[in-house]
Parts: sequence; C-alpha cells; structure tokens
Amino acid sequence: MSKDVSIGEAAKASGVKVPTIRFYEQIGLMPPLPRTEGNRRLYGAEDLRRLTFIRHARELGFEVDAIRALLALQDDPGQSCETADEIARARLVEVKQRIASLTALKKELERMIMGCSHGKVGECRVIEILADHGECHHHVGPKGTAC
Amino acid sequence: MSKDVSIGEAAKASGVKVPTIRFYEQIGLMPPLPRTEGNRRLYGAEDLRRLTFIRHARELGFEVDAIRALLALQDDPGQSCETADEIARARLVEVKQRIASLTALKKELERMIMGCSHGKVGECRVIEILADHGECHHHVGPKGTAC
DNA sequence: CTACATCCTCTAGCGACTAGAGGAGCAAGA
DNA sequence: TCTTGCTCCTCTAGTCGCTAGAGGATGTAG
Repeated sequence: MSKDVSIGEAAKASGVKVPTIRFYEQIGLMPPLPRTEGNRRLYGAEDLRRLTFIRHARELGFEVDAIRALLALQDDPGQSCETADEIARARLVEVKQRIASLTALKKELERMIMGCSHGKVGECRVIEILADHGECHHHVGPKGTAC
Repeated sequence: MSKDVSIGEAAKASGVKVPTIRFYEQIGLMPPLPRTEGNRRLYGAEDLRRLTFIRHARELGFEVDAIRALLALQDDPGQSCETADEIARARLVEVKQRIASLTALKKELERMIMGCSHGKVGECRVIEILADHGECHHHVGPKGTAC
C-alpha cells in the first residue's frame, strides 16, 4: 500500500540529487529498485528513509563504506550497536583533529594577512611565509593538513 | 654552480613524494626539468625552493590553481602583492566556515555517542539520529558539510 | 497531436594524487 | 666483469564521491 514515487520526487523528498540517487544504486548503497512498465524506478517510504539516512550520514562526513556498515546494522535492529558507536567515535576523532589543524591554519593565515603591507611581492609576508617553511611553527603533518 | 640533485633527493629535501613531483611537472606547477644523459631529472636549489613552496601551500589547503597564481607572483617580485593577499583572505574565509561547520558536527557526533546506551541497534541513538533528520538542529548546508 | 518535462543508459570528467607494469640506468661489492 | 639491487623512466589505470553530457524513450498537459 505504500505509494511509490518517481526518482525526481524521491530526490525532492530526500534532498539527494537525481543522478546521485542513481549512483547510490550503482554502488550498492541503495538496492536495485522495482520499475514501472516504462522502466522507471519506483521509490517507497522505506527507500526514502534510506536515502535520507544516507544523505544525513554523508553530510556528517561519513564515508560510503562507513554508511554501508551503518545501513547493514540498521537493517538488522536486533544486534548490538557497538559497531555503530565505534564508527561514530572514529569519526569524532577525525573531526577533532581536523578542527585542531584548521585552527592552527587559521592562525597562520591571519599571520600572513596581517603581515602583508600591501606593497610589492618582494616584501609580501604571504609569499614569504609560504616560501620559507622555517617560519611555520605548527607543523601538523600529513592528513592533518595544517601548516 | 648549483649542485643539482636527483628526484629522490629532491623528494627528501622538499617533503614532496617522488610521483607527486612528477605529477606537478605534468600539470605545469613545476617547469620541465633539465635531464642527465641518462634522462634523469635534475633539481637545483631554486627548484627545491619551489617544491617546498608548493608543499607548504598545499598543506595550507590552497588549491593548485591558487598555487599557480602565487607562483606566478613569486616569479615576478616587483608587482603588487594584492593578489596574494586576496588569495590568502579567500582561503581564510573558507577555513573559518569549515571550522564552524566542523564544530557543529562535533557537537552532533558527541550527542550521538553520549546517547548510545550500548544496547541493541533498535534503541541506538547513533542510528536513530542519522535516520531522523528532524533530530538535527544545525543544518549548515552544501559544502558546509555539517549536519 | 504536439510540446516539453522527466526519465533511461552510458561514458567521461573533476581534483590531486597513488599504484603498478615494464623497462633502463647506475653504483658497489664479489 | 658481472651481478645485485636500488633508483629512475614512461605510461596507464585506479581512488573517492560524485557531476555533466550525449542520445534516446516515456509520460503529461494543453
């Protein structure tokens, strides 16, 4: 009895763009969907919930593999939520590191901009700081992305 | 009289990996380099400085196009550094937004994790919050990446 | 009946690399 | 001198998460 909708309506309802929805089906995040006689995909209430779940998780920065794991958990509500918790915790660690790096970077950029006296490139702090890594005080390293 | 070094030594000195250095040459961030008789690239002091500049700028999150612009400025130190300043300012705006988004996201993740009572998936806040977007209070929108 | 919107599949492109195949060059030790 | 083993070369293809476009079929409103 679930009133099925087209991919366009599913896109509006879930906030996931039409080509992205098809892409999710292609990579197996969404199941292969039933079709109309005219070969158009039909989305039921459950599919819309799944799409919204995916979108929200993506917005929270979860990778597709993590979402796959979360969806598998969701499909089987009897099991322990330990895995879900772990995935979220791992993501939190990443996010904290990223914030730390970006905060360091923000300082660096502010320092660069404040030092810029709007003169010639020869004396420009922006160029100078980028050129001379010795000026950089908070090296965070690979992936940390700050200075 | 500049003692030229191999790509491997250039990699060590600059902190840019060997294949990445070759990639930078390919996309024109580095000039085509002089070669030995045996067709090996030779890097002089100026090239090493350029590589270090690129690495540092990349670590600060500048895109390749921005770096191209900065390098062009650097190659011509007589001109006004207005452009460099603008590039840095634009980047600062991005970084600030990104920090704001990530901070919101951090809160969301902490809320999810705190709510998780380590029971069954059926009652798990992690899954629940991801599934129910109504639970999300700080939607930041596209590119902002938070909730 | 005719526009026009929406859908379909398929392929290619984005950014910034990274990985691997398959081969050549080069320095040091036996 | 030869061989071992490292570095180097070019080239292609893969990564991630989409996005864009071609070229065609279907559905709907006037």
